[in-house]
Parts: sequence; C-alpha cells; structure tokens
Amino acid sequence: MKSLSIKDIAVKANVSITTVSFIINGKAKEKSISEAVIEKVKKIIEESGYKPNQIARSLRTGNSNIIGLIIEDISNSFFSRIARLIEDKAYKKGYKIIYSSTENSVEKAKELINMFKSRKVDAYIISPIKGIEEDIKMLIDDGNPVILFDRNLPDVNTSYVGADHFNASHQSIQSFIDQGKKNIALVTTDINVEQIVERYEGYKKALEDNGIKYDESLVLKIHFNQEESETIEQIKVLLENKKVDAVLFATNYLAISGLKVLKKINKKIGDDFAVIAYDDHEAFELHTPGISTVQQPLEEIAENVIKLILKQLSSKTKIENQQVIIPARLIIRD
Amino acid sequence: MKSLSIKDIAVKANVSITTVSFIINGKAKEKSISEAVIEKVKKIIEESGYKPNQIARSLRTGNSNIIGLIIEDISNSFFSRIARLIEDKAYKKGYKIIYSSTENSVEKAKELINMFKSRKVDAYIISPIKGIEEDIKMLIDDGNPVILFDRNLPDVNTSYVGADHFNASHQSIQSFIDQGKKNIALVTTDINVEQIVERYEGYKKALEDNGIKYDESLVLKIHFNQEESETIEQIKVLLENKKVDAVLFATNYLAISGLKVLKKINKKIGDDFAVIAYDDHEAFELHTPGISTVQQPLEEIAENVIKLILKQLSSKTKIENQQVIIPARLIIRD
DNA sequence: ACATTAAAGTAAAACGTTTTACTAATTCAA
DNA sequence: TTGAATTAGTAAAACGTTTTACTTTAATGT
Repeated sequence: MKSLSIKDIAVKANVSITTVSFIINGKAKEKSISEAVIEKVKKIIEESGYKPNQIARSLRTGNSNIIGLIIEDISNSFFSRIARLIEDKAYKKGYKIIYSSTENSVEKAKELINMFKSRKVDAYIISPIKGIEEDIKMLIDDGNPVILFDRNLPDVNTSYVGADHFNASHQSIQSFIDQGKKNIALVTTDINVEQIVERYEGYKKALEDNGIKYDESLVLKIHFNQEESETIEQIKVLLENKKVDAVLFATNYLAISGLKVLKKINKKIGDDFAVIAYDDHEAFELHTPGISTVQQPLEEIAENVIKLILKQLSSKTKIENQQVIIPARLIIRD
Repeated sequence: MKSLSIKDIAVKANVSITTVSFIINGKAKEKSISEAVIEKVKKIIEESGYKPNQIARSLRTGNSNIIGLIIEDISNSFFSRIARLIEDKAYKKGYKIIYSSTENSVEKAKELINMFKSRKVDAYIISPIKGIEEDIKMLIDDGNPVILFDRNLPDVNTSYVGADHFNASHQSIQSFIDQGKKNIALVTTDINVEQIVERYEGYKKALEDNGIKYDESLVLKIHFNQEESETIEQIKVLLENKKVDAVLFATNYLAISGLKVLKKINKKIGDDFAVIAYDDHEAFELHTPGISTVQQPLEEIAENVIKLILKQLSSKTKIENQQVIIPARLIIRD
C-alpha cells in the first residue's frame, strides 16, 4: 500500500499543496490561511493518519533532525548508558540519534563519518580515536556542529566534554599510597587516546609526587582487540610474578578481567592488596568486598554534550568552543 | 561549504548526470559506457571526495538502507549486547541501524514506529510491548519487513526470534527442587509481555509437576518503572518475612537489586539458600559465590534476526513467517 | 470612486538522485 | 548499399517536500 503524500491530502481537501504544507508547518496564520481551511485540512490529516515523508523534507530543507553518535562500543556499559541519556535528551528536542560503534578501528571510524555525512546528519557527537583528526576537521570546516566527548583530540579545534582523567587517576594512586601501598601496578590499554594517556600520566605523577620510583614492569598495556582469555593470562602473570600490593585498572572491562584473575588464583582483596577500577560497573558494587571505583559523571557528561550541541544547532553562527572538564569521583568501597 | 553533487561531477567530467549515475551504481557496463569515460569519471569522483547524497537517493528509490531497532532500553546489557551484534551484522550487508528505547511506554513505542515510518526505514526489528499490536499490524500490512524478538505478540502474524523462556524457567525451578528446596520465590515484573509471562508459567508448572503447592505470597511482581530503592525495599520485605530457600529472578536487573538486598541484610547464598538469575551479567560470574543464571543465546538470537530480515529484504514476495525458539542455557555456578 | 493595502491562496522551482525512453553515430549482415 | 542492430550516451520525469513569488478578490482610506 502506497503511503499518503501531501498531494493526496491537498486533493481531498480541495486546496493546494502549498496550503497543506503551510498548515503542517504551523505557518498557516502567518500566511493568512483561513481558520475554516485550517480546520478542514487538519481534520483530514488526522483521519487519514498522514505523516510527512521526512526524507523528502530533509532533501528540501537540508537538515535531517538526526544526530550522529560515534562511540567505541555500544555494548560497553559506559557508552550504552551515555547513549541512553543522550538519546533521551535529544528525543525531547525532536532529534533522533543514529549511533555506531567504531570498535577502535580507524577504518571503520572514517567510514562511519562518511556514512553520516552522506546521510546529512545535523550534528556529530564523537568519542574519537587517533587517526581521524583530518576527517573531523573537514566536518568542522564544512560547518557541521561537532562535539567530542570522553576523549579529546588536542589538535582538533572544537568543543569537548569529558571527565578529569588526570586528577582522577592521580587521586586514586594517592589513596593507595595513603593506605601505605608501595608496589602499585597499572593495567591499561595500548590504544593511544588522550583519556587513557592522562590516566597513565596521573599514575606516574602521583608516584613521583610521593617519591616512589616508577617501575615500568608494573605497567601492563593490554592490546585492545585481543581475546579476553589472553588478557586474563597477562594479568595473571603480572599478579603472580611481581609483588604488587595495589592495582589501578584503567577501564571497567579490564577491571572485570582482573577480578576474574583474582578469583581464579584465589587472591583476596583486603588490607594487603587493594584495587581501584576506572568507570563504575554494577559488578563492582556487588562484589565482596566492594570494589572502589572512579565514577564518571555520566549524567553530567550527557547533559553538557547535548546542551552544547543544541546550542550550536540553534545558533546561526559558530559558537565559541568550550572545553568542559568534569571532575570524576573516587568511590571508596568497603 | 556546499557539498558536491552529482551535477558538479558531471560538469567536471563533461558528461551527463545520467552517465555519472550509471557509473556510481555499477551499471556502466550494462548501459554501454566506454571504459575511458568510466575511468575519467571515477578518477574525478575519487579526487573530489564526492559522496552521493543518501537522502536524495532514498527519496528516489524509496529505500533508506536503514533498519529500525526498537528495544526497551539500550542501557540494559542484554539489549546493548544484542544491539551491538545486530549492528555488526547489518553493517556488513550495507545496512545501518537506528535504535530507540521505548522504556516500556506504549506511547513512546507508537511514536517511535511513526518516526521510523516517516523516515522510511527498510525494515523493523522490534522487541515489542503489549498495546502496539495494531501499529505493528499496519506496518506488516503496508508490506514492511517486521521481525519481533525477545518478546512475542501472539496475535501479530510475523516472524519471531527468542529464547525458550518457559522451559528455561521450568528447568531452573526443577534444579532448585532437585537440590531439595521447598519454598521457592519468584521475583518478576508486572509488565505484561509474553516472555515474562512464560517465565512465570514455567515457574508454576515446575512446582505443580513436583507436587509443590503454589503460594502466591512467594511471587513478587515489581512495578516496572519504579525507583530501584523501592524495589530493594520490596525484595527485602519478601526475604525477611517469608521463609524462602530459593529465588528465581526473572530479569538481570531484578537479580542485581536482589543481590544488593542480600549484601545489605547479610544473607549468604549457600546450601540453605539458592539464587538463579535470568539473563547473564558480568556481575554474576564475579560474585562470590558465582550466581547461577539462565543464559540467553545472544549471538544466535542476533544471527537469526538478521538472517530473517535480510532474507525478507532481498525477496520480492513476502516470505513465510518463522518462529525461531532457541533453547536457553542454565549455567550453574559454584 | 479610485488607488492602496490586506486577505486568502496558489503555481512552480528547487533539493539531488535514479531511471525510462530516447537520439545519433557506427557497425554489421545480406 | 541499405536497413537493422549495436554502441555510447543524454534529456527529462519522478520521488515528496518547502518556499518564493505571484494572483485574485475584498476591504479600506481619502
């Protein structure tokens, strides 16, 4: 069954297409369409269940009311929660979200940007990876609203919203040291993104500030795309062979792998062994004992992202870039 | 900066728009365009970075290469994992996904369907709720490929993919009984969807099969949209006031709330108190002791969904409906 | 009574593609 | 050598909107 077009409505109402269009878009008054005609047309639209074809509308107006969201992986709870919040807030303003996961592949990220571009999304929200700076710059140069979150790209000149990773990490390590820990390990990933680097820098700086020598063998950089079993093996080696009394995991999925190792080798968290995970996860609260975590302020991040995007969308001129850095909270459990 | 159109390419190459279009769509040979022209045009396209405007393309061809995915909540790990798998597989076939969460609101679900309709998505993948049967039927009548998953709507006549909730639930209760449990509680939700009802039926049937009397006061139906704190309170009341020696939680988030209660009232899982959660979650594996769960075969569900959708998309005629029921696995931990 | 202005509405172009039906030039068969 | 078939390509319509510039009629001011 072919769906109705504005023409069908016009014919039924015995008015022109233009008139119907004006009514649909609330310009009837301003374009001096009589109350009687407005009523008649509205009634017909109502009864027939006509919905304007957004594709045609987009083609004509040049905007799609769609915001593209590019993230690393929607199945990661950090991103799925952010996505949900962003979707929610965008929805209320009449925008839809198309999301896609890059899986940390530069290739896929570029493809996604192209895809969004050819779909004429109105704005881009991107948790970027190194290697797509040029593509993002092109978007910006073409006048598209672009906002980065979670990870920044220092040489891309646009707004950014994210947590204060350096301080969160520094604080975490400081709390270990305050507990008297000396051999503090860091389990992180090898992807070269700012937020991960900052966590690493925070770790180093905190050691330095406390006069503890940095020991490279206590830093484990896990390859991003590898199987979890391999990750578990590597963490196991670290914990068994080094005398480590505290570990900071730089992402929640690494912490989960780490906890699996602890369970396996039956190493208990307690007075002589402490753990902090970056990014909260339900598993951490339930764990016995509770796992301390660095909580990113999801709600605030989402809010700022959407606020900035909407602001840019409703402004004719390019608004000034903003860097919103939100403190993360260290939650000490048990 | 205006983006390039096919016309710009045509002008640059000094050929007609038609020719460029044929080349872009791989119909050059068939339409007898010379090798030389093909090369020239391809080169120009390459150099200029031209990408066809998908909106215009969609308007003309009537399809968008977008599949709409309607789920309950993207931040629930069951859905976010399924979404990721579906996205992945769809992407490989050149389809994009637009998802949106209904939050179990009939209103929002209807709105989403309308939105997708006006966006002319090529197909619908829906984890439905009661109350939108008519809307879905209309989609089907209009010739749209529609596939339901996770939850079925008995009186909607279309394909469905989901786990065998009745048997999974039955099996779980049977395993409690085999362990000698007598006072088995069920914590479930009050949303009236088939998959939840089936879990309830499986519970009842298993009790009956074993000659255990059904006790309504052991079934706790949690209101869907309430605050977690209230849920926790209700579960707490159940566990403290009834002598219960086993609990089946009908969803993973209920189980998580339940575990929080256990931690709070310091009730241990062990020989005299057992728990099974429906839908796995990382927290369950890590929990001490491990929480037994009913694992839904995510990969298989996603695979079947996408297979059916693609089959329907590539077929001119309506293919026969299929009901794919996949067994769930009961994972006994510790 | 006449020119202006306002009211009520419409025709047609434009957005960027795809596709159908066509043309012109060349090759081929008999 | 002529008509048919092939090769190489193009003009223009169509998809369903929005929007600009226009027309026609009625009301108003002087």
